[in-house]
Amino acid sequence: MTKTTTYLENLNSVQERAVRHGDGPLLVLAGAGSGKTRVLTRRIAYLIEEKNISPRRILAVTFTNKAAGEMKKRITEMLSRDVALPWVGTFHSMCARLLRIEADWGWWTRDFTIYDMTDQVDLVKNCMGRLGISTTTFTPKSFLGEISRAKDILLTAEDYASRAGNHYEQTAARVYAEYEKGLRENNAFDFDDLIKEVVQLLRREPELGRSYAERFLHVLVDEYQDTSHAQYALVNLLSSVHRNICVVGDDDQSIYGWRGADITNILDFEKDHPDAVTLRLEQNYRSTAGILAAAHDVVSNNERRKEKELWTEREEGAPVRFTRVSNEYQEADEIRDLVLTLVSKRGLQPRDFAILYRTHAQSRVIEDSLRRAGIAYDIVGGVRFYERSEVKDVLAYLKVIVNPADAVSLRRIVNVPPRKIGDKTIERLEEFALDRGIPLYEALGMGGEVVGVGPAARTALGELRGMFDRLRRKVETTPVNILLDEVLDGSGYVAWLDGRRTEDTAQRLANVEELVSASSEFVEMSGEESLGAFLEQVSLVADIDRWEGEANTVSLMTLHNAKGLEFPIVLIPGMEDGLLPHESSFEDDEEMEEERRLCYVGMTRAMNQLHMFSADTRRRGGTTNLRSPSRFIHEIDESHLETVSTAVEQKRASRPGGGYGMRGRGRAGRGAGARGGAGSRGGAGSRGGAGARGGAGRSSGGSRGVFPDYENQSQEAVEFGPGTRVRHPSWGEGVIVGIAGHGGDMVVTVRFDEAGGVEKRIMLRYGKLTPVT
DNA sequence: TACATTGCGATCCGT
DNA sequence: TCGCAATGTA
Repeated sequence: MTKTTTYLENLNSVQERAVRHGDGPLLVLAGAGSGKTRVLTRRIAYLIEEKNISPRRILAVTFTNKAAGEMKKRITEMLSRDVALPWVGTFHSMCARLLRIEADWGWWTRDFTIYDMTDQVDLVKNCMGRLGISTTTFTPKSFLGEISRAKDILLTAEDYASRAGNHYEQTAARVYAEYEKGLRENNAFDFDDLIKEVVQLLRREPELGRSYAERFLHVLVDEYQDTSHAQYALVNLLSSVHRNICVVGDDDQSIYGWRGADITNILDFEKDHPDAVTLRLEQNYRSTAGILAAAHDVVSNNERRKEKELWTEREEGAPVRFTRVSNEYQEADEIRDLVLTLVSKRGLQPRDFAILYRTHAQSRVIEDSLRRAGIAYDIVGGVRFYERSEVKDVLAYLKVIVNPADAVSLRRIVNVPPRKIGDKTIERLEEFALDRGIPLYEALGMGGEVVGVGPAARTALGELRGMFDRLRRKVETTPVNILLDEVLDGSGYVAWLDGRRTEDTAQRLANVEELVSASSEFVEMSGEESLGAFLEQVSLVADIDRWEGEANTVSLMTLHNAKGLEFPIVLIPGMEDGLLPHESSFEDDEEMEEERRLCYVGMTRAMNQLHMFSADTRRRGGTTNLRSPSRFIHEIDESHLETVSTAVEQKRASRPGGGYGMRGRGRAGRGAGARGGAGSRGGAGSRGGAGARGGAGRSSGGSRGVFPDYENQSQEAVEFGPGTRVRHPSWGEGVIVGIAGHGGDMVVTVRFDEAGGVEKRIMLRYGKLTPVT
């Protein structure tokens, strides 16, 4: 029984009690860095090994897919025999799975599509059009917010309508009803629906609900402080028979109120479950005593919290360092200098640093500064890869193949590339489909019967329909990556993209190629070849899921994305009133408390050093605003804080501009060239992965670039240009023949001799190219 | 139907 | 400052 010691090993007494807790509700209040993930995984292993509970009767819900993956990995390592794994996933992935399994019970089929924000906006716009509601007086986004909030608290369109008071709400109610109708017609769910629909299904079909509740002997929920009301209802439903519900969380780290999370869930757990056992994990294993005390100074100003005080056996450590600078450029330079100094003098690695900010917009200036210094960095989030317009276009083709009812996706690509099917044609076709009560997809082949559709359009429609029918016949038998190639070929999408001579063509092609490799990677990694599975994965990945965290790079991300992570050195720029706390929270005490918790989350990510920065002026949009240091800084006791103020007039040397650096060049290029196409978003990239490599070369036209030297983490950059030999993990060795773009968005064309001389365009930021020395 | 120009609006966090 | 949507024109 060596395994018994494995999962009880190195646990403190409270952790052990949590792991060995028997039956009944359990609330684990787990402070930052108190080992809650460890408790959860050990407990699951304990239940399986010691209590002989079948893994399939355990359900564990995590906040991100990444966390789910890690949990599965750790559980596997702990189990002695080769047993199945419990059901571990996010609320959204779990619900999507359940809805596919139980598709026979509802109006949807197992091939349903999941709509992201862009799709939702498209659909709402369409609904508003149908209802004759102008999109200028009320924006589609505001209605979506309203609908989303309603769904989070399980209000159907009818429920919502019955409560609608003013004109705005009454209009929203009409849109909501139409939107729901649209989702059904399209065989689609939005994110909120995934949860709401499962709750409704399990309530509507009591025997089905009962069978799930019977099945799950144990339900465990991580990050319980960030669950919505709908998720709360779901958890209660699934644990209603055996009542073995174990929730883990920290009310001080509830930061998703704006997304429907209800902190009451965790605050009232003991009220909901009077027989609940509550355990407090208060020993912190992460941060120095000084950092912990400073973080506590801040969060203890909140009214609405369960009092707790973390403690640590660690040393006091360095005080929190607060640096006040004059503007964001100086801030970026301070950050750069700090990294450079600590790397060269203290032997720290780039991977030891995290830069955590309130808003994505802050990353640009910092990126520029790091890139120019040759510091390798990796940015999480921003403009998301799967939301780039060319990627969405290609995905829309795939979605239609799987789910032809998906009119939102169909509409998106019906004339992309242009095939002489104009707005008027589509409008008539939609009307026709609506009249006949048939899906838009069906109508594609019936152009001849639609009045006002000319012969050219009719032929084009027929051909499109023919292509989809052909691809649909192959969908069951063809792996997704092969199918994707056929789509790109058959639709003429790549040819069209390639033929356009706009400035960002190369980048767009590179993104499409990246999608192709993502699909191959998916097939390789998961062993799953179905298109539906790929699309589901793509729909539900979060930015942070794509972050590998293994490359030796400085990590840049929002404070929200940093939840659950830790770094030896944490830097928080933008500690200013208006930014953190964000100005939108000034009027509302609850929101202000959430900002404070967000600050607390950021601070408690730090293991050894915490550096905070504020700028006296910051440019936002076109105007420069005066800023003062965050009120949260003032809440930190002086004994834990060391304030540094850099002289206002020094160090302005590296402001971008003058054609050096990506901002300057980008502007010049855009002005001279053609207009960026619809949905084009240059600039900061999205993807996790090995991260942004390469910087703008100094010569004009971007004919040269630099690879930061990762291995030696020195600032020595490896320069490259046409003729440089490089290596790619899948294409082998090759030679650079062309360079386009600039900065992190630089795209190089490489001729791969090992792959028979094929030329590929590869984006540097994806980090797959390494110089051959 | 496709493309260019102009003007407006937004910029907080994200499954 | 920028991107995008609504307009106007070939």
